[in-house]
Amino acid sequence: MDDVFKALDKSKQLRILNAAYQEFAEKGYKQASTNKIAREAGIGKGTLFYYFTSKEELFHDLVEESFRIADEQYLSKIDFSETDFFRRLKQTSELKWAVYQEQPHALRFMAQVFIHMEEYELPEELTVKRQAAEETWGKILTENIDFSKFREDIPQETAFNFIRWTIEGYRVELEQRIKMMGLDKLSNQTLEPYYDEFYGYLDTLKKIYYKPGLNE
Amino acid sequence: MDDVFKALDKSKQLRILNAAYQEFAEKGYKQASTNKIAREAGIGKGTLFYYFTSKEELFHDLVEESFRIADEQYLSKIDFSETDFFRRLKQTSELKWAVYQEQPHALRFMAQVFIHMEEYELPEELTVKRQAAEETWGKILTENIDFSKFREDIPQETAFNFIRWTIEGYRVELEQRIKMMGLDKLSNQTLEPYYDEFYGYLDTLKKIYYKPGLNE
DNA sequence: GACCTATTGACCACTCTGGTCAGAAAGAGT
DNA sequence: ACTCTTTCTGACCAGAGTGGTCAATAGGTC
Repeated sequence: MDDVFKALDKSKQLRILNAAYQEFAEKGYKQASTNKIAREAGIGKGTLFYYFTSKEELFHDLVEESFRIADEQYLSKIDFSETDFFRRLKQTSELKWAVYQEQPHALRFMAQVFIHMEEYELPEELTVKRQAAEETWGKILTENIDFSKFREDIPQETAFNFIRWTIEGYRVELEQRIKMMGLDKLSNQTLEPYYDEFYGYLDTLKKIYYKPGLNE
Repeated sequence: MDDVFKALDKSKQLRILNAAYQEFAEKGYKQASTNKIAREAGIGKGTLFYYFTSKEELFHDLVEESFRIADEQYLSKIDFSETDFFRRLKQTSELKWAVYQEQPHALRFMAQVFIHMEEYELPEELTVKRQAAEETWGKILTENIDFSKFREDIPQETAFNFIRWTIEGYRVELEQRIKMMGLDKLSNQTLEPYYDEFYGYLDTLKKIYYKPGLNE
């Protein structure tokens, strides 16, 4: 990432980064088109290569940047002293949402890199960072959680997976619904009803998977 | 679809169809490459265009064929007199699996067509078939199901969605795990443990979402 | 041999790719 | 007004890949 690029308006930087995140997340490294990234970002093709010397460099910068964002805006803000599973889940969802509002495709890009890591032959430095990140991500919903609140007639791991899958399924469906609405800009205003829906689902999950009598 | 093609060895037909299903399902119509389909199917490029006159005709034939398969091998075999939700789920999963073993990518292709239908401008005849199919697919897990078995302190629709999402999450994870193993051929033999795991999960879901005392 | 069908890959015109570069545009300093 | 520097651009390049064609084969049957 050029110093030139870092000296730009923050908003222009974000526009370019997001265009790139989206294209790479959607198509993968090889299929992604620098032409489309430039067009989507609203800059000339030459300008893109003025900021980033090559497609590969752009990609590596995105990897690094997305790791940094995940770290600074998400992982480091998680309150690991919260031992209640569902409050942890709520908290991390809110943090993720905050990231999403600024950089809608950064975390999706990162996930894509995680999954297809082996194809990319990243420089060693990034591979190291990635392994550290992978370890941390596994702990987000387990570290210091009081699992004794879970009902005992269902294996803990099964309950954990079921909750994960349910939330993920809801997330996918929500994404679909929102895409259908075709909004340009997602304000907190328009999404308020979805917060309620989501929190309602969390309560239901708690009722299902916690021991009876723990519903404060 | 040419008569020439239909006269081929069944196994050769399947090889070509599956290669095409996979490519289209993965990349969508425009991004799919006829070159890759031919190479993957192990036939010359000229041969592919000898069987199918154009990329578009190939695609339309696949749509038609996948609808036919879904109908004959799946939808029409569902026993709608089964009113128990979980037995219905088990039965339909087994049917889907049977289809998957012959045509691994046919149903995935069909799902892709469903989602991106509007971009494709299919001939009217296929649009009609598609609407009928969409209606039927919505009924698979609801038609003639005895929902009174579900516990009453959770909204029926919520319970239904949670189960759907859990199953779907498991399916995705299973797919991931199997891809990691990198098997060429999935025999019933190697997958036996997964049946048990799946049926175990179904029992757990029943315990969760049915009224207490209904676990025969 | 002749005849027919099945199969092929070199080839075509065309689009798109990542990347370059001469020069336009915009400031800044005088 | 003039110059110097930095920012920005799209026409342009060679190369790869596209859907589709077709003369040339190979193989079987009479």
